[in-house]
Amino acid sequence: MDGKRSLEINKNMGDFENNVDDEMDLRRGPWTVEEDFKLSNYISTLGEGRWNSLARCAGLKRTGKSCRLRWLNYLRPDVRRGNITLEEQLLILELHSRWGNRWSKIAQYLPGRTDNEIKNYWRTRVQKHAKQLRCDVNSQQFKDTIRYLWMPRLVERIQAASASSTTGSAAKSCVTTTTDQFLITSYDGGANNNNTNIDHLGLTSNPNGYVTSGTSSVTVSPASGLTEYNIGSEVGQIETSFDPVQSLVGPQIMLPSQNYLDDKSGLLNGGLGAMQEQSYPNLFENIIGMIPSYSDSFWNIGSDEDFWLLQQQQQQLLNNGSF
DNA sequence: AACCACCACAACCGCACGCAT
DNA sequence: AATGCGTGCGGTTGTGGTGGT
Repeated sequence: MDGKRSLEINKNMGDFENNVDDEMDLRRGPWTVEEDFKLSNYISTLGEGRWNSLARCAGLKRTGKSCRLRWLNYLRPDVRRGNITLEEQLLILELHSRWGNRWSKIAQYLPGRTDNEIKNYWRTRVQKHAKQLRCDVNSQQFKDTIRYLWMPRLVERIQAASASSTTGSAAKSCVTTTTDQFLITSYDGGANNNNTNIDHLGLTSNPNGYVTSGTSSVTVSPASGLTEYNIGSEVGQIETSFDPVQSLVGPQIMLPSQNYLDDKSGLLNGGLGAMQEQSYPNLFENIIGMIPSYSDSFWNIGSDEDFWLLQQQQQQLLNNGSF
């Protein structure tokens, strides 16, 4: 029987206890406590692998694939649960900019996180922001927004949290860099909920396509009417693609970490390019070092007057068609 | 209280690949 | 070389929870 049809029938029956495939006698849908116990118990004594036979031997009326997924994404003892931390968000953004939707590869650098979890994070959080900005999530302008706004803002917040934790106030986040493990301890993921102006990525946005972050602002051109410059979606063409930041502020302003942009892959030698050989602390610090700092003058566009100027500049550019 | 929309996450699916036969 | 099986990956869907009206 077709899987989807089977699921639909079972859904209509409204009874998960009877949620089995008629022909194969296989269960679908949410796992019960008893099933979890059976699977965990079996694996703890006999190990993983050969999932189809494992499912049969463990007395589970599930496919091998289903057992494998349940184990890897949920039951495995080293699975980290809870909110994605700031540090993890930063890593996800950076690694995704390099590898795209290679979720399992990205997950390798976030211990305890599964590819499924990262994928869900990307789809529910990051893509939501792209939608709010009316950007295509794969467009260069959205990638630039991530690189020039979100990531610096995340760094700022990580550093702020780290500083506050060392001054004796309630610890929000702490990256331990003295071991080979990338450890994140005692982060209260909900702490920022009190600040209604900053979302989980530290950004606010409005329907006009303006993104603000921290004390600085920059205009991100809305997708409408500007999609024609959306070129070079693949890594390595960044210097030939539209750069909303440079376009707005003009050539007189040097980006603080120009080399970060000069590398064709968007990465520096010895940075993520050599990531395979790096331990997590080094990887994380390299990412931090490559991101333009919010304390740099480039980002100090704090006053309303400056922001108004930026808007005017963008409008001029739009009118002149100089994109 | 009831309804609806949205969100986060768990689970499923199809496909591709590697390996054994 | 062809086939079947197991596994892993990325995309998609279903479900429960939550907040707004």
